[in-house]
Amino acid sequence: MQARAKTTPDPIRSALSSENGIDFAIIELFFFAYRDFTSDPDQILEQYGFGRAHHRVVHFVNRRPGLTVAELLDVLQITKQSLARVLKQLIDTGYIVQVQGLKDRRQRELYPTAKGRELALALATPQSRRIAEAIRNYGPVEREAIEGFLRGMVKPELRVQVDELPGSKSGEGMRR
Amino acid sequence: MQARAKTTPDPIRSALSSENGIDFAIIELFFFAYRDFTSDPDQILEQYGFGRAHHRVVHFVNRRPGLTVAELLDVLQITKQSLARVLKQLIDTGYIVQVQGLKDRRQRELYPTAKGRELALALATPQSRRIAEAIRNYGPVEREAIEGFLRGMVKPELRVQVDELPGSKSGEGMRR
DNA sequence: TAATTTATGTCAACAAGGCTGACATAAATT
DNA sequence: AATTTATGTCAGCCTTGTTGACATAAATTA
Repeated sequence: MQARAKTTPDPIRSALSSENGIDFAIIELFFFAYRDFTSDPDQILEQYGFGRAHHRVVHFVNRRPGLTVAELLDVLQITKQSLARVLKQLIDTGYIVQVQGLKDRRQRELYPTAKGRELALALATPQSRRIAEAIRNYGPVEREAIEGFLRGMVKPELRVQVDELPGSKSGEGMRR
Repeated sequence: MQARAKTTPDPIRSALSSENGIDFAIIELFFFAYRDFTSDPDQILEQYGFGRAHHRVVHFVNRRPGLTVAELLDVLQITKQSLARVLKQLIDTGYIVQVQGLKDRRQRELYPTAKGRELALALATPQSRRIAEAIRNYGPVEREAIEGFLRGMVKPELRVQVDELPGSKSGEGMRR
């Protein structure tokens, strides 16, 4: 048997399977699902010359008008430099406005404009449509399970972020 | 009433809600869930000096050993230039090997090495753990609904990609 | 009241990873 | 033999995220 050059390691020909107790089914479904979930708004964003970072900002500012820069940073878990670039573009182009805080004049409360609201809806519509289609054959019990699963996927210490959004079940997040 | 300078549009102070028929509950849960789902492997990847793109490549090469470059491009829906950079790193560092195709000598079949397999498992383990925790209180019926939902989120024309993976229900994807 | 802390903003540089276009070689197909 | 295909390479650009540093105004604390 010919000795193999040691610089080229052996190929493994067997497929990695769930035998190791890994839930590849859901891992992969989740990956593909999210990929396609984001592809809908991506195409719309492109028309505006924006990207996902813009979408996230527009989304959360619409869902929580008046949230401060710091709050947005916390929700998005990004740095202020990252945010600043995108936020500036959205402000300069009229999708978001900043209002100095009344209680704390250092703060900048962020609000959507009418066109900002329009954009948020335009981006959310195909997403919602895809979801509706995906749960079309399920009832309230299954819906509950799906939401519970997704909620369970969120780090416990960050679940408050979900609760702080309006209409959320666990917080009725009107904490402003 | 004081006329407002036209250069600053009006802030909308009301929160965007589900009244427009948009399913913000699942939209947001999905965003946060995926964010945290990827954060586990991200930390491991960092130790290897790799990123998400590497993870995806290692993952699918392990799940479908022998898949060609073109097949991987199709699964990942990225350009060959994008893939080339990451693939080269994984090959150069010994996680993946290329084998010239027997039937078509132009092709390059991609296989994991032992360390490539190890890496794939290391990355999938915390993901699987998070999933297990999120579905802990659910039974087979709910699990079915969750998988069905995720599957339904995938573009119909791309669902074959899920089916082509080993252990998948709808395809028993051993099509190599 | 002064010192310290905090909210926001800016500058700068770098990284990861995705894209487009162009070109090349070897192998397969027509 | 001509054409097409699989892969690979070069190059440049873009988006979005990071780090570090510094600044100003406002709030809080000593």
